Amino acid sequence: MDKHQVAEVLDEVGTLLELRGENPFKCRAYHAAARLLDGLAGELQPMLESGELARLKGIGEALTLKITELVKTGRLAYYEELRAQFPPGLFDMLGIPGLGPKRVKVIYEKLGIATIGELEYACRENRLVTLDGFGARSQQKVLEGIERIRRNRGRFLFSFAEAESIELHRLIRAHPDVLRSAVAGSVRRRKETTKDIDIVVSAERASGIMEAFTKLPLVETVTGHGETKSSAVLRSGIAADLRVVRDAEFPYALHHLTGSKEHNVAMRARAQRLGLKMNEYGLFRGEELVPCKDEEGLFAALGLDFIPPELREDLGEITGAEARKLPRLVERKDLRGVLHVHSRWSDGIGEIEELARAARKLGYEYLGLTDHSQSAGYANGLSVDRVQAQWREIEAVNARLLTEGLGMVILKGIESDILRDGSLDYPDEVLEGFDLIVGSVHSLFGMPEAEMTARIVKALANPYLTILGHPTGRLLLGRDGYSVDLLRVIDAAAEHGKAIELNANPQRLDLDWRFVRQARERGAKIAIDPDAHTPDGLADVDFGVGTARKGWLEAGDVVNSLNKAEFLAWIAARKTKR
DNA sequence: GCCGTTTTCGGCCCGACTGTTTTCAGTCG
Repeated sequence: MDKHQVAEVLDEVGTLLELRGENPFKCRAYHAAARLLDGLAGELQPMLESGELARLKGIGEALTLKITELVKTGRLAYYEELRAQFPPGLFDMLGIPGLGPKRVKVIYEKLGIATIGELEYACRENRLVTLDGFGARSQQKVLEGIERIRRNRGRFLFSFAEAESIELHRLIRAHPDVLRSAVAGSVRRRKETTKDIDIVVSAERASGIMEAFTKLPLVETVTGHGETKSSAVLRSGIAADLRVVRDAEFPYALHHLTGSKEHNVAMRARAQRLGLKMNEYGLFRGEELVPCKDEEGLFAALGLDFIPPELREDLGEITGAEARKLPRLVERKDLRGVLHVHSRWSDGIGEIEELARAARKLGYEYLGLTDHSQSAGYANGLSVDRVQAQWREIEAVNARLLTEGLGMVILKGIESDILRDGSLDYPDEVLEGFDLIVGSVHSLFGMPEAEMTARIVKALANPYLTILGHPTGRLLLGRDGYSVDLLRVIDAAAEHGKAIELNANPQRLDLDWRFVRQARERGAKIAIDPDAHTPDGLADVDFGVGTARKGWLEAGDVVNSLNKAEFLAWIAARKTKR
């Protein structure tokens, strides 16, 4: 069993213990261990043998034994014993807002309900209200929750949530009582998907702002309405929370509501070690407030460098900030080139020249045009003849741009299918003619992991390939990526000096940021690519930059932060290896 | 279940809101 499978089992053990009503700190220990393993670099087996794993904070004697059992045998007797006590449908029920382990347990034990379907039926039959602690309101909320899960599984793409949060923030900020305000939560942290929007506001009086929020035309239903916190579901279907605090409390509240929860827990534990207490209203020594005028001041008061929101996942950022060793995160303006762009030659809708001018307007110096290769019949992929025709057009456009002194050059690229056996989609003499080759898997997604990994590793070893495109093929909220051993892929990319794509399309954001960080640590370069199919699509790069920052990348880790001359030299260096 | 420069036992982050209750448990972030 690999670490992710082990983590999944431990996480479920934690949840099962919650259902059983065990000591919450014991449950937390399992969840924490699962998270720890998920974020681990390297394999479990050697770390177990060397004792390295047992030395990790949060892994003690009991967990070491259980992890060992899982790695060695692929099973865990303790887990199976627990799982036999509860039907699997209870896990789905935990996804309904308002239902936690305690109430799910009651529903199961008193009514014998074990699936969401049965629960829905029971609500309609008015049976939930018979339980202690449940009433008509709870029953109605459960029904609404089930409906919401059915509608959209309760999560939204970052691109959607960001746009909604900007609009909502604009409306709230316009209220005359608002002093300071910000979008917080997972949107501020630039998570790839998000459940809701969090907005935090400071004001001397909260009531007027609360009232105005709940009456916004954008708001469909108000799900909570307190003195300082209100919740609503917007017409677009996404939920939003508004929190109002006094102005002196704003930095603490902004930090608190930005999260992540795990980051906050670790920060409060740090405060406690320093003899302080931290909550959303302040940082306190005894009764006395430690004044901070902004988030920078708050981090400084805890002996830390400022931690950019993207890094706040409790994955080492606090230790990094303490040691003054956080990376200087890449920004959009660091990027000099835009790669992986489709034109009307395959399945895009822009002319080559139009795309080049749009890219220049966004500040880029070079554009890697990469239409689909000949196997991609579905996307009007380029035959060898059409490749050569396209090269002639690129040369003509480049000549025009040069005369104009526009400072933009188009590179002759291709998005070549990686075929079943790991080879690229043209004979070598054609591949030789490209400046840039993005290799992507577009077929046979169902391959077993070992085969898929070998297929991709072989493509990375091909001297003609420049960049591995969307390395898992996932579609967020749509389809899981194909099975592939990403660490082996990353190592192969590092070994052959190839870049791995961070596909910036908001539905992909593939490579995932957790692995972006692994790539950086293992010495593989990243290319932040829009995979644009229209001139407007070039702007998707912004989403990729957010994900890159979440993966701790600096400009130096990103190949398209090289200027034109440097990038051409990087490409040329790859060619000489042929 | 984990952890320890006060501790090997007794802590473990903290508060708002809801719904159902007469004082609070459960959920959520």
